Amino acid sequence: MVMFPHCYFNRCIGKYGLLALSHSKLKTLRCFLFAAKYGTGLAPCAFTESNMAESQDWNPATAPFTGVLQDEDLLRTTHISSSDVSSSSTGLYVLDLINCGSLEPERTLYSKMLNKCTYLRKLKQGRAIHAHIQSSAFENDPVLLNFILNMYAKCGSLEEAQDLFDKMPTKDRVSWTVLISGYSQSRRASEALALFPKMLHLGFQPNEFTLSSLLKASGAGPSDDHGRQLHAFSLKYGYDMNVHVGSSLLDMYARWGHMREAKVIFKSLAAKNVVSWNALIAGHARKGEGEHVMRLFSQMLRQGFEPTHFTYSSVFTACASSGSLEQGKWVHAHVIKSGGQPIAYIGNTLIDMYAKSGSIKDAKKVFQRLVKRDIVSWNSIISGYAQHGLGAEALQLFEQVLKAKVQPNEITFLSVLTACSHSGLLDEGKYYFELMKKHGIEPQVAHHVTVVDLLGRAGRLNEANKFIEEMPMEPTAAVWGALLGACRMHKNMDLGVYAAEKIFELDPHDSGPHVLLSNIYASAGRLRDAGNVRKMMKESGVKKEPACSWVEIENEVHMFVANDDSHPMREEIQRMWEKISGKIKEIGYVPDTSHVLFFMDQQDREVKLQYHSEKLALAFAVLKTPPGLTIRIKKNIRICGDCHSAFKFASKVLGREIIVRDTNRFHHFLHGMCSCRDYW
DNA sequence: TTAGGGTTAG
Repeated sequence: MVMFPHCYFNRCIGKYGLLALSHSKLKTLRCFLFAAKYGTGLAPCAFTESNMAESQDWNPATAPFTGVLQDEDLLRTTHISSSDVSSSSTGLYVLDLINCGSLEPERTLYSKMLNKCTYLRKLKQGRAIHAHIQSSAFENDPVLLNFILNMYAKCGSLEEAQDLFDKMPTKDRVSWTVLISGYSQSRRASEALALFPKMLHLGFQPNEFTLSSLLKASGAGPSDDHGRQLHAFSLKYGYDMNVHVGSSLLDMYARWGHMREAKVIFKSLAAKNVVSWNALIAGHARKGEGEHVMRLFSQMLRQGFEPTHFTYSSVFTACASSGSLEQGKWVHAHVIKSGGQPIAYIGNTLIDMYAKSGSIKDAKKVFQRLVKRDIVSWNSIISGYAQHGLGAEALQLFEQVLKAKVQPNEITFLSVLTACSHSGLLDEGKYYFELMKKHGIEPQVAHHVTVVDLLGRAGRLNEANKFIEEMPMEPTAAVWGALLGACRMHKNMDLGVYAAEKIFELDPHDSGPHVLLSNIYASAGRLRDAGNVRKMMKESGVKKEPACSWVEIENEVHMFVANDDSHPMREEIQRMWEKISGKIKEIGYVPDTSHVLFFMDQQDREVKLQYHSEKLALAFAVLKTPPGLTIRIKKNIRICGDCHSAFKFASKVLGREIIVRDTNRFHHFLHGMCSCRDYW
């Protein structure tokens, strides 16, 4: 019933502009769309009648249509409403042609339209095409049914997909695979995995497509036998050498945190591609293994693989986690030089990388230049400001979120509350805690932790305790930990002991609260109780995490451990610290030994203090960098009170900015002051 | 016809 002439001709037809028809069905479809485009007043096409004539030898790869017709154009064919459709036979959209009965679509046309809907996630139009097919000769066509199934599954309507699947008169391996991948991609892993034994039972063998989807689902959960069975299955049938299955396998192990196995699979892959690299790099990035990530990134470049935005995201995440500003900048420059990657895809990770590496200025710059901001962009920059103690700026940005009519989420509010907490904005914190409920977001445990922290720091210890008692959920160790920290700060022994006991019940193996409690006792002069806590730690095998600091010099990260004698430059480092120490004592620094184990004598305590890892890192950085340069140090626990005081004086004596990132926040030391205003 | 990789908090 095709009414198109099977010949070539190009014409100008009234308001529809240039119209070309040809014998190729696909081409005909495109030509009609081209006409439709003119008819609806969309941007005119950028070619003329003359180059249209040249297109008689039309090649899809070089056709002048390329770049003119967008996916959206093809989708227009799926609008069934007649309101914007001319009755002129030349101007009808393809689907209207179908509607009029003047065009009997072939299977290919239906499948192409379904695929477009799938690609563009246009569920409504997909349903319309489904309805068409139901009243056509292809109602029970198994291949078309798979296309429809795929459309529902990828558009996220798993209920419609499952319903169609259940009713399909004939299912094949592709039908099973499509449904499995639908569940897997919608993060409904258990439903995806549950289909596997069923399909096997009915005699359908999975192929490489099925296995990739199943492995993805498996990687979403905890390490288990099902995933290993899938691995065995892939090996048995030789699918492990397929690059998709292989990459999914290594990704599964990487998500489980089993990097050794992931690496073995990666190495065994004969045909690696960029996805294989990305999966491995992402695995190391998730574990915070920055050095591994940088090494792999360089390797992939050397081997001629072009990084994608997935790669860059992982690399920036790794730089953020290790706080490697120089490396992060180097990779950023690489992105710009390579020119291929739109910054929009990696902008959020860039903001986070700069904020976490201590350069909030660069984070702000990237944020301001983002063409498209989503809630993750806002959260990243707000959280950045919060961590740097720039509470007022963070709150200003949050107001902009509301003004821009972007819907804040639970992370936005957590960042806002953290900003209040780190800047001592008590009333504002209370206000935003209530506001989040008005936005329909129920505060989770983490939000409660932040409020306890906020109240506790402000010295409102009883109020904080009451707040915990009234929590709608069971308080976790973190909630009591926030109270305990505040008790240490405000020297409230009774409440501190109470909070510590709660923590020991919930999380007996964490060393942090033990140390805090022991220090609370010690500062109250109750040395025997303090000793008992230490004894308890020893007996129950609770170990204090060794304190480490890192400093990045010329693209290389150097690690320092307290009282470490093994460093090749230890003597120079120690001499340098003694020099700094002497100078800062001259302008008022007094070592505060209350931060060192109480059972040492005063002199020992002072010696111990001198070799705290952050002091060693600072001395090393002073030795290795030119005067005036900002020094950035990262620490794995919170900076101690004595180092905090010493660094304030040191920033004055050295005439440099010193930025310390501890587990809680950033401290910018400059001209003898710290950005946290001693409030941390 | 069907498949695999990234980002914000604590």
